[in-house]
Amino acid sequence: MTFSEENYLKSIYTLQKDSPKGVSTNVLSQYLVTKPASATEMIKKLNDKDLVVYQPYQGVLLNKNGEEIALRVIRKHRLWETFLAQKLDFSWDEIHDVAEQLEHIQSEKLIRELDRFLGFPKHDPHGDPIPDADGNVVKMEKKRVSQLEPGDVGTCIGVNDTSSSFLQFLDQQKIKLGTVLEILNLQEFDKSMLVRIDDRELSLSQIATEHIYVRI
Amino acid sequence: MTFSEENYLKSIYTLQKDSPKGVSTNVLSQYLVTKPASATEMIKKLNDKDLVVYQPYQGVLLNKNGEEIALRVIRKHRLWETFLAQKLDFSWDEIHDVAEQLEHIQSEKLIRELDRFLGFPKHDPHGDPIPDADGNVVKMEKKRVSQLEPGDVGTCIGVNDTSSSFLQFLDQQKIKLGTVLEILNLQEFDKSMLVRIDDRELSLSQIATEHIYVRI
DNA sequence: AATAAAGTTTAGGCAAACCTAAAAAATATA
DNA sequence: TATATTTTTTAGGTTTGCCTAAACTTTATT
Repeated sequence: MTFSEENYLKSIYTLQKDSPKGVSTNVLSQYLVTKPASATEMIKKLNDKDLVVYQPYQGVLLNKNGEEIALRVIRKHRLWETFLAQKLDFSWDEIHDVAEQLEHIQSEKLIRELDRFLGFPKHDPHGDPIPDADGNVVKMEKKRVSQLEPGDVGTCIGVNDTSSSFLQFLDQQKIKLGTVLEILNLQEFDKSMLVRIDDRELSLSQIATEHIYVRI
Repeated sequence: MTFSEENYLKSIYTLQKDSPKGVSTNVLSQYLVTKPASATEMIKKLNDKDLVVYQPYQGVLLNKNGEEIALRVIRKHRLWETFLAQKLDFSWDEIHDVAEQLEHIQSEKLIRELDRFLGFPKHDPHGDPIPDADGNVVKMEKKRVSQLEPGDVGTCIGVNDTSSSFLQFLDQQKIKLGTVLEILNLQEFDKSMLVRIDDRELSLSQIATEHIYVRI
């Protein structure tokens, strides 16, 4: 299993949630910042290795084998993210790129011990569930704030945008992991929302509400 | 700087201590488990990048630039080894292969924070000094037991052979990091040594004395 | 349904890092 | 010193993963 094959499998895993009929070559290559021709090539290789289901022109999906590998990579990625945030004081926006490299280190023992060292965490710093050693993933009730309705209450478990301007905004508004939000109302004309956090009320734009994830 | 280039620079750094006039293509390729032709190719590439001093047929040495990079890689390698041993309970023989992978992760911040997290260690679990962020290495009075003379006393700081049979032998003899050895005598005919450890005396074969490092 | 547009695949290349086999240089031996 | 041996380099090939451009499918539009 090469570095690149792992990246493709992981990407397909992520993308197939939004395209259950098949991840298109175009979408996949954009996601990985390569060209469609490169994606086709790799898809064919993964197909030959019996890791994906692929019909030319019809997109690609992981099969059982491919999903197993993808989940192992994702497990490593999320454990490393947790390590970086928890032990090395990395902030949300610095975590991803480094975990992207660390996830490819090959060592069963390393990941087992890292898991133990971190206290068998269930979620990474973005709130995403960490698959266990057997590839079981806890499904999470994860929603965007924009999907909530007035009266709903959610706990912030992650974000979708890691631009530093957005992270700075969150900092200013004192929104972090674990922050509890109550939806007070929705403005129809611009889809902005009035929310209560602790004892203050503030208005979040549609863009903001789409980038914040909560557990309800 | 590719993965492979880093490995060559690191290897040259290590080997040039024993071949100060130039590391031969043969030695280098053996050390890296490749073929001489591959080594020549890479040496030429490193030469073009102004990282080594190279005259065809005369071996290769690092120049200032090459040494700087080699030391950065070695710093990472040794910090990761320390992490694995100290935090994840890896044993001596399990450390190397994983650190060999981890040393290539690119992130200034990662290595700075890891250093801090580990408490700015000066030596790795094998007793080798960890270069600081500026590439300064503390020279160590590191000797093989075989280089000592009767009457000398040394503290075990590492080993040279990571085969599990050797590590098991050390375990049985209760020799570990920090163990104090006093040389009682040297048998001329087979170069074995009688040493005192705490209150017991034991005989170490030449092979054993060449594989144990001490600080005197 | 015919055509235009968009998406996908194929064909042919390129760079990195490895390889084998042959040629060339350096070193050792007779 | 001449020859044999060893070491090193060169030449040409392979694999992986990427690329562009052209050909081919599928989907959308008229």
